[in-house]
Amino acid sequence: MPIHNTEIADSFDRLADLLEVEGANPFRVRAYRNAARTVRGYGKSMAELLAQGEDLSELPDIGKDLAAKIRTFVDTGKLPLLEEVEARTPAALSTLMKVPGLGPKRVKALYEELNIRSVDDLKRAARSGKIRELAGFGKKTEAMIRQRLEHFTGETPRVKLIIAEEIARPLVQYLKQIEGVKEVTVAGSYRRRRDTVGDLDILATATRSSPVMDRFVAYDEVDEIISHGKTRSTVRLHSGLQVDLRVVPQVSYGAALHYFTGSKAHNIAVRTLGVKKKLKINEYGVFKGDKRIAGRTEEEVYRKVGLPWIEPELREQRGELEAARDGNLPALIRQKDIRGDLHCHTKASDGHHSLRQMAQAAAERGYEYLAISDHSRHVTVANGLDSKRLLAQIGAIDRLNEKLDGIKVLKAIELDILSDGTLDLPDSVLKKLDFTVCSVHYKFDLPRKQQTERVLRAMDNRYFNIFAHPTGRLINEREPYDIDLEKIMQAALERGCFLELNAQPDRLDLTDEACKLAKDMGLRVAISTDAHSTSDLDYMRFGIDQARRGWLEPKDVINTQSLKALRKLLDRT
DNA sequence: GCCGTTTTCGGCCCGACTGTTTTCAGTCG
Repeated sequence: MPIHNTEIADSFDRLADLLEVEGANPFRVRAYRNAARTVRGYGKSMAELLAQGEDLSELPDIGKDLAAKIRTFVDTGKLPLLEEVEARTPAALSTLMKVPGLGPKRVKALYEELNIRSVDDLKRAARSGKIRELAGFGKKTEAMIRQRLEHFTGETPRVKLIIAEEIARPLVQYLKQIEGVKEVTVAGSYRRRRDTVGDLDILATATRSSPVMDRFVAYDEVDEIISHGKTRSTVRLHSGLQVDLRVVPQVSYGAALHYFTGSKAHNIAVRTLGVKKKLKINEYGVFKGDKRIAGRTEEEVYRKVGLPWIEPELREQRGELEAARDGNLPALIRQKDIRGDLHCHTKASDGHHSLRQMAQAAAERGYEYLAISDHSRHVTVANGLDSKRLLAQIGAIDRLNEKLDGIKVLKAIELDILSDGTLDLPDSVLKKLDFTVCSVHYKFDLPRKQQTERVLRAMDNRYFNIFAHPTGRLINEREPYDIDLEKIMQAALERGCFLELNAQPDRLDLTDEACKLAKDMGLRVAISTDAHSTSDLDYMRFGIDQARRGWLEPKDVINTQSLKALRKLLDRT
């Protein structure tokens, strides 16, 4: 089994946790965490890079030592240092570190003083009242641990962006109505438009902060007040989502927005640039000595470290600072660049609206074209079309196009890729279409090699155009199937096929990282909503979000092209 | 453990809140 990047990253993170408990040099600990982030977020697999003879120490935050450790891990499946550390420090202490309120020092004390080496040990100790007797602990800390353990599952749940929006919207409205409040902005990973968010980070400006805080913690949906300070408070809502509110004066808005938007790694890097220029950057501004020299806007903050403003979606410490320094920031795609949607369904299969209704809805959104791509026959649960029904639909689209003005309906199909790599309908029918959208709906559990070859074989058919939702993941519900995306991308590039970024908020498949990989390889993608109703067409914005996180520009996306140019791109014959 | 238009050694972001403390350590983001 090839080693996945996540396995390497998880091991580095666990190692960092245990070293931290052992009291290792904090900067060494951070080095492991930084490396974990680089590996986790890298589009290509470390195993693949090594096989290609690449020097991993060229990657950011990976030096000679960690490059060697990754090589050992890939070759042997083992990280000897981790095994060494686990021999003297229980591995589960890394889990205990994830209990909110417990960090390395407390975990170390609990382990050394009370021999607590698991979550169950901790629960028992918290109930028995032993924890309060430890130096540095007390009654309140013990009660806090007991309470946090009730909700503790071992991993921090992340909610889908669309759900976070539903939770944030009324809360922002509520905060805006508080007297003295000027701006309310949801920052954090929400503003960076990550596909999921772990919490909501809300920034507000106000003349006086205390009254805002008092109203915030009194919000109807608050389940637990975790902290309640003058300028910062944290609560957990009934939905389980944690919300931080930070209030700053208006002159600090830009600096605070930058700080609260993150990512943490990006912030640290920007602050480090400041240090080199003898500047101190915090959430109140940019300071030269005691004097604030910037902070009202984010632009000011970046300018003081010699950089142009960087779009929030790029702030992941994935090379955006270097690109900004060198004047190479991408001109990210925007919703208005999209000229049409290339994947949607009608009542003919499992959609809710008719051909005409879908076409009208697309026209209302200013599109020049809309492709109808109902399911093919193999997807029986979705009432997939056989050849006869597809031919009938083709006729219906031709007749509709004669009546429509300003928008062109394209004839397509979401064609099932069967497990042996053949396509679900004969070429004699497919050739009557404008193009095909091909996807996997069954046999998700094939081994990586087989799954990859299945799609490669399908791609050999000249009527294969766009590979839809390429990993099949459903966020928080279904893991992606095992497939070599890089190989698929390379094959698509060679054959003139494209990959879809499916904009359904449950899918967002390709991921941001995969989009970046495609871009780096020179492969363009289609951003499509897979709409099953007219209102689903609005999911396009979620696709745009992820495309932007993947550094995509209009030229990297095929449905920013005119109909004429698009037809040319989709013609393989 | 990483990194270098000051450095191959000596740095490594910065502040708020809480609880247990008589001035600060731990945690978090």
